[in-house]
Amino acid sequence: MYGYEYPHPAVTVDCAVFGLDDGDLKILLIQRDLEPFAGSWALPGGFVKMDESLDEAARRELEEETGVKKIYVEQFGAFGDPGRDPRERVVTVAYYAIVNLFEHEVKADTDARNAAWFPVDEPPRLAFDHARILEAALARLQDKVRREPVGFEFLPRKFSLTQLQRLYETILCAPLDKRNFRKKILATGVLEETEDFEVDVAHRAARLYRFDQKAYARLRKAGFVFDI
Amino acid sequence: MYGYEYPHPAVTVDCAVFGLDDGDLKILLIQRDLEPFAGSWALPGGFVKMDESLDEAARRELEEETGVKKIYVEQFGAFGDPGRDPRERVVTVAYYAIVNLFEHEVKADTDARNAAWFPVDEPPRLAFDHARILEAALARLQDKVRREPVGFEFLPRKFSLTQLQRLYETILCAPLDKRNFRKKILATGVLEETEDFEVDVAHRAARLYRFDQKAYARLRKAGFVFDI
DNA sequence: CCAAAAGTGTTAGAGATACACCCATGG
DNA sequence: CCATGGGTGTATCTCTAACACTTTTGG
Repeated sequence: MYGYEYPHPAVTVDCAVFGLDDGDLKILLIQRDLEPFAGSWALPGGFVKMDESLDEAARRELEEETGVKKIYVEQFGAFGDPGRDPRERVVTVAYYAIVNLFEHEVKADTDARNAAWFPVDEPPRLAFDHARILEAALARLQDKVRREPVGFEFLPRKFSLTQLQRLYETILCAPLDKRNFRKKILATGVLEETEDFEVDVAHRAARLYRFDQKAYARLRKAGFVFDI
Repeated sequence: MYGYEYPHPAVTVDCAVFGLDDGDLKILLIQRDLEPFAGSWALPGGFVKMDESLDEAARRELEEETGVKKIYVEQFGAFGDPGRDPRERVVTVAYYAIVNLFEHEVKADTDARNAAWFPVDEPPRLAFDHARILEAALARLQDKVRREPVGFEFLPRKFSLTQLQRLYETILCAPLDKRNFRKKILATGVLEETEDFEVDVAHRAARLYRFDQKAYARLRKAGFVFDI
């Protein structure tokens, strides 16, 4: 069944890196300097090495191309239509990642390549089938954010409830009721109140909260399902 | 960035084929006749050809190895740890499939290979990392079945509400209340009552229903989300 | 004192859950 | 007439949704 006589496509990973910038959901793109699609924007990614896992490849490429480490990364599928790369058969394994723009700085330029953040809802024309991959990544993110507490990955370790609400509203493209949101999110028990408050704001400072991983792990074991 | 100098692993598809057999959720496995893992059971699958998409490869392999066509198939991820195949680097794209055992006959033997159905909760020892893939497939199926009307794929075109309830109970490993289940599933509006009844049963014959695809498509457009 | 956002409770309605008996059919 | 599963309704409770004003702070 298996053997060296079988076809061997190239295998890449591509990452849809999301970040939240002042109430806008952004996607990180790099501008290609080589053909095909030279000059076009594309999702960061690259070839999987023979001795690394797919997850490792995704993290490595992300770090090489954007300088971010230790961020949330999750695989969401493989794309491999023949012809998606005009040169040869390339199967790509797609990941989405969440970057906290408050604490990580993302390199704007790497390897003589231009990198930039674009609003997810109006990205430039993308190379290969990356538009389709981005669409799938966004759908997956929206699904995930409602069913698991990954939204916190976008925010600084301490954040206000309003920041959190804005985040959900932005990602889900839907307004949420302030009182209901606060009740519901606090009722989950995964937020820990801190003694800190916003600083440098021209109005009453909001209390800051922190995601309580231990509490969440405990609740999960007890069958709790996060759901916003 | 891309080029022929880059590594080219082998790429396969593997399918976790689920079927419902008299209240038991079963998984279709084939017994390998070649090394490595000769004699072990494995998920059906094989190499992706250079000119076919991943989905096409999955359907082709499924048909070649089990004789089933036109069944529900969905990709759920890629597995590519180095060493998962002892001979060379092989990245596999994993699919799960749902087979209706009432209307499809599944070949028990193909290509001199033995095929058989096993209960998902006590499969034999599997080749490669297929145990892990099966686990992921099952988790995905359980998720899917609750949020989209794919359960019907397991059943004949016309089925009783009790059959449907058993299906959910089996897949979700949880008992459901009969009256509440019937209320809820009928309230979705995706079931169409037929004029037919069960036959050859030693008790009152149950009315048969059919999944109404058109109604579901209409409801979906209107924002309805299936949820059991 | 003004602007801006923080913070806070209640009510009505919808949906979920829990629960038990009679009916139809075939053997 | 018995065994088997089919079919049905109601009461309670929980969760969701809708909704507006007062407080705090900085400028």
